[in-house]
Amino acid sequence: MDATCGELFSDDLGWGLGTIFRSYVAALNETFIDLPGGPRGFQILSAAASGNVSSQLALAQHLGVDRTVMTYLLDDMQRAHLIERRPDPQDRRARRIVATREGEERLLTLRSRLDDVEARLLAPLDEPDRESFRKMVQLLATRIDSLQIPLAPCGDGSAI
Amino acid sequence: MDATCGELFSDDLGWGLGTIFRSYVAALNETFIDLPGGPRGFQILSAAASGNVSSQLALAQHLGVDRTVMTYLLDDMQRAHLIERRPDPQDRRARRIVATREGEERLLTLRSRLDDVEARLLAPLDEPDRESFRKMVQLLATRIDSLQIPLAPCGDGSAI
DNA sequence: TATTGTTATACTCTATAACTATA
DNA sequence: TATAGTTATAGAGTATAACAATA
Repeated sequence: MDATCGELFSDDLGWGLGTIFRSYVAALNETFIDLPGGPRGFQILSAAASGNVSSQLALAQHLGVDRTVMTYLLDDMQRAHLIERRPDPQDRRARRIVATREGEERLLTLRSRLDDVEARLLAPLDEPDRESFRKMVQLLATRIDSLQIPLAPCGDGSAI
Repeated sequence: MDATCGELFSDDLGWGLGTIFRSYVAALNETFIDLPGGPRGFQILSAAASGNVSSQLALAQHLGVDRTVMTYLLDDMQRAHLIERRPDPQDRRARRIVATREGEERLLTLRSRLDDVEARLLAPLDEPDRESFRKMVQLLATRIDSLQIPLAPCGDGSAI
């Protein structure tokens, strides 16, 4: 007998987001299996290539990881000659993170692999909906990101 | 100096999904702080109350957790008198998971708290977009869930 | 005194393996 | 022989604390 769950709680936004996110991450783990740090390695490399990473801490917060974890991730990526740490002349405590030439070249093929994964993820939607979905995700994420404290009501200064 | 990241890679779907998901989970962890298992405890309770949980394994797969983890979660929820394990008469290896009376009552208040969190999450969208977003999330999650192997191309039988 | 980055340590979460009982 | 569930163990991932360098 097939022990299907039938209709359990598929109308739950949390279940939907969780299912999408888990599958997306699992697919990215396969796709970026040869990259130090996996999917997070890609995000780090992408950010480094943009030339806008003023410090490890800022990057860590943007990615939602601890600064100590960022140290380990950057160690691995530096060993793989994908990124470099450069002391910020304005603040010699901080390290600017930049992509090496090799890192930038690597990024090109990684991006095309990412495009494939995202195309498969969004395949059930028609083209206009795909664009709407991306727009909505960006809007929601940007608003949340700018709040720092996730989903906290205004005036609530408590940490997570 | 404010070490802002400016525009790093906010056009990345992965970053958007990750940011939304992390914030959503963090908010749910606060909201369900007093519930065994936190957000997953809620999902288990919600499924149990639906009366459609034919086995612990089916529930575990639906939630994307290992069956051993499900054992621990159910232990905690049973100790809190929220759910019961009932041997399935059709297959005495399996346990049907049902909510107790206390669990069903608890679920009512938990649902209203969840509604508050989701309302805050989706606040940046106008009402029609909120409904569209929910619909798209459900569609994508359902399609992925039915594939079992996340985002695998057709004909690829390899496990994750 | 506060902040960035590093390192060592401890903790949490999850998966693996072995087992019992059912099919 | 294969599957559902449990338990103990091991592993991966993460956070905590202490430190040096700089602001």
